[in-house]
Amino acid sequence: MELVTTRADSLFNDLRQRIVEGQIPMATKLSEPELAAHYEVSRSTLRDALSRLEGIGLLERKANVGYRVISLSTAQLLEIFQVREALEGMACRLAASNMTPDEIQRLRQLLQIHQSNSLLQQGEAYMQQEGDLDFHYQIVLGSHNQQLIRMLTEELYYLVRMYRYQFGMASPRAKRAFSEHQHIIDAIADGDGELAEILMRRHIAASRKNVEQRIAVNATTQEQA
Amino acid sequence: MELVTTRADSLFNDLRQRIVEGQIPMATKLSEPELAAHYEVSRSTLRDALSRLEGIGLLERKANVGYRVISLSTAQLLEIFQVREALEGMACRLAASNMTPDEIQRLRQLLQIHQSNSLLQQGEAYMQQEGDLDFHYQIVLGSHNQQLIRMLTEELYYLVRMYRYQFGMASPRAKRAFSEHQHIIDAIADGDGELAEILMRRHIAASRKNVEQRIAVNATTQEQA
DNA sequence: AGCCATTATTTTGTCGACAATTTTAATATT
DNA sequence: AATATTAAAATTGTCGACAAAATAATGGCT
Repeated sequence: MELVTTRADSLFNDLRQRIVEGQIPMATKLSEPELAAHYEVSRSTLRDALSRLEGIGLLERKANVGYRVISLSTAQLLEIFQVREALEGMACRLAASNMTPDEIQRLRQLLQIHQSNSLLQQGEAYMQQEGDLDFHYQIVLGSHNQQLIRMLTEELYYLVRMYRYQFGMASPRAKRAFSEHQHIIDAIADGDGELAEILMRRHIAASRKNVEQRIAVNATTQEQA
Repeated sequence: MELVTTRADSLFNDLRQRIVEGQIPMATKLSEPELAAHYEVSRSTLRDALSRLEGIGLLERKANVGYRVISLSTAQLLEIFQVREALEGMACRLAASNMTPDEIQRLRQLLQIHQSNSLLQQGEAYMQQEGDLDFHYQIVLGSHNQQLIRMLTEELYYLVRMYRYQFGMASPRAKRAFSEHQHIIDAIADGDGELAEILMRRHIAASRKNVEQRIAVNATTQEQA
């Protein structure tokens, strides 16, 4: 993607990964002197990286207090699903108009790979999750809408991955998801943007409801404990 | 909104306004030494502000080269309309479920003020434009979805305002827009999220088509010149 | 003259230090 | 013992300076 050149760049990438993967837990207050010492860079360089992490929504900043890793509640996870439903629905509609035959071809291949992979390594829910995001990623790119692409791939998807890593919501809907993906591709290939959007919105809404249910169950069992 | 405290904060706010209003033209390369001297701050403070401006999408940065004001083409303006259609459509749907009676009341008052204002100062297209954005702004807040609110009010709306200032696309649809706004409020008040979303999407799509047409006309007249 | 290589100059990236603010600790008071 | 006040420590905000990189200028060559 973007070539890493400066110290701040690689720091940005490294911290981003550590935050997404939860090695730096949510809501952690970041100490600039401590982090700078750990990475053996000056505070200027560190702060450059930190402000960029704030820009993509992974950090919050309070004047005269400092940076803190965001802390996502389950309520906010559901909010993210609603945003995704809107944005990816539109992306799908646009993809039906704008994807090249070549892009559609590659999308089909991607789905086949995921399918065969999931048959082999059943239970590897993690792989399925990343694959799922790949699929969505390709459609978003296929929208050819730079604003849309930026919002999703450079901001929202980091939050999504952060959730998946830290809450480990492995979907039990894998099989159904594949079938839904298939139908979405077909609609895109037909150039039927309206249908493609509807199918994508349903697909994401179904995931949201699934998570919603799981949260409700969790809350219940925790009450009993 | 957020209280200004640090030098970098006020710099951020001032530069943001100057960029949005076009006092610093699109695509301008920013010289850090020059800007720092002009504002009488150190480069550290300036860079803090600049990186935040990058975060909200008003500046672009290239490693070892520096910051540059973004440059929006008319094609990208249309892209923004598509994103708004998706996001504000969803915001409207959510607003129908989540707005309090108080918020709906204030929204109605807002529309009345705009209507009487526009009757008095006809031709003041600029006022209408800002009023229009206010209306949309209130609905977005009414969604009570923090992610959605952030994306629109802290990022996309700056681009929208930047366009309006610099391209001065005064809408000739003012009268129709008022009527559309009225219907949207009614749907929200009825708690009919599905209808509210459809109406908002049509409303924004109509604006987009309007701009699209104008661009086509402009292109034609320029060919003739 | 036009183009390429080399040198100067400017600009960005990075560093360490001090000032202003916040947070923590200690002390006094009820 | 708990709270309020004050003092100490640590943290963030800001500054100026140097190093590395990119841009501009100079000079040599065909």
